[in-house]
Amino acid sequence: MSPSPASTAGDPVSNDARWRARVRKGLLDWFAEHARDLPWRRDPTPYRVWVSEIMCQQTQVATVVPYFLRFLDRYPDAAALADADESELMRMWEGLGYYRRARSMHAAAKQIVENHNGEFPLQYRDALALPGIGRYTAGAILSISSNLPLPILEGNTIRVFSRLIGLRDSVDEKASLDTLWDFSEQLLPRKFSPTDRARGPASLNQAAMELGALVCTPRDPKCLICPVAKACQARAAGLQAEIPAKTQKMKYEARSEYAALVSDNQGRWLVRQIPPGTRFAGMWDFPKAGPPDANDAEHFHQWLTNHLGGRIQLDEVVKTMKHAVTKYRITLNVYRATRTGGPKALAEPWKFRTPDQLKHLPMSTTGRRLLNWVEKNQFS
DNA sequence: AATACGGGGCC
DNA sequence: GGCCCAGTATT
Repeated sequence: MSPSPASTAGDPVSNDARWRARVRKGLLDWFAEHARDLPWRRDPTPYRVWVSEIMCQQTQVATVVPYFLRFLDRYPDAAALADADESELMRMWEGLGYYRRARSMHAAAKQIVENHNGEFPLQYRDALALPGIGRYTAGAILSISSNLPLPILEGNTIRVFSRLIGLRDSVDEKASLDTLWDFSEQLLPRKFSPTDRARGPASLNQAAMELGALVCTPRDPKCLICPVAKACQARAAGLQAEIPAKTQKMKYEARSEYAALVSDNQGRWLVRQIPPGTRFAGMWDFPKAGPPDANDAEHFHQWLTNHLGGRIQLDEVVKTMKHAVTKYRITLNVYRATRTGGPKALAEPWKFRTPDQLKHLPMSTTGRRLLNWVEKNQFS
């Protein structure tokens, strides 16, 4: 059930339909004029839109563009992605974060080759069944690439739609999201030619998101240039700054972590490939630990000794790095360290690698930043 | 229903 | 430092 706009009178159902038609037209006309020139819009095949949608999850469009171009160049279709070397794939994804997205895409590409003849499936249920594809992403890929009438709901449209319908309830509540999904569905074009992308779901869904990104922004929404301001219920009530309402606040957590720089006598650094099944699996990093493995420097020293064997000495702190990610506010304390005893051979999975070798291997962002700092300072 | 995911831009 | 970003999977 969609809320009835407060300003309409008479039969609420037909007025709702008329109101939605005005909103729909406003969005489509505006999008035809103001759509950004994004690479996946030039040739919106299902595969290309799939890649763009996965990369855009929890990531701003501007950040995605260079990753998208490199990715499509290296993996032009599902078959190429299915055959991708895992380490190279993670290197391509390095810096985007949420690395499970890349692993899920890899697995999904193999399923597409195996079960769908190498073509991204155009049935909603089939798309939804692929790893890493949920309700939003399935609807987005199929509507944008193939103009299928499927609703979407994500960060932008939660905000745009809740303002349009004047939703006062918190968008943290399931009932609110159900209302917004309903509205998203009702806003889709009712009659359109399957080949008419400009007036169909392909444009409507992108228009709503684009409006959220460029006009109906979280702070300081630009109502004066908004193509649907006259239909907007939040605007009519002067509540555009209060909607969408939230009840839960993010709880940030300060955290200290520790890393060690250990070199051999050939300009190589002690690193390891993170074992499977853990965070950063498959990526390379310096010896690094945080709570609960390393709660302080002494604890970290113990962790190092347990992992490396032999005798390790933590020397001075040579660098501290701040790193903000998800809910954590991390201070990484980087120690110079020396390996003073124990067997000559390193225990698995520890290796010595040169900066040149590490250039081609996937690393966490902090690992890469640390390596760049080490190189710049001619550390050895 | 709540939480993990481990990057980055913007104010 | 807080908030948000073309969310999904897991518990």
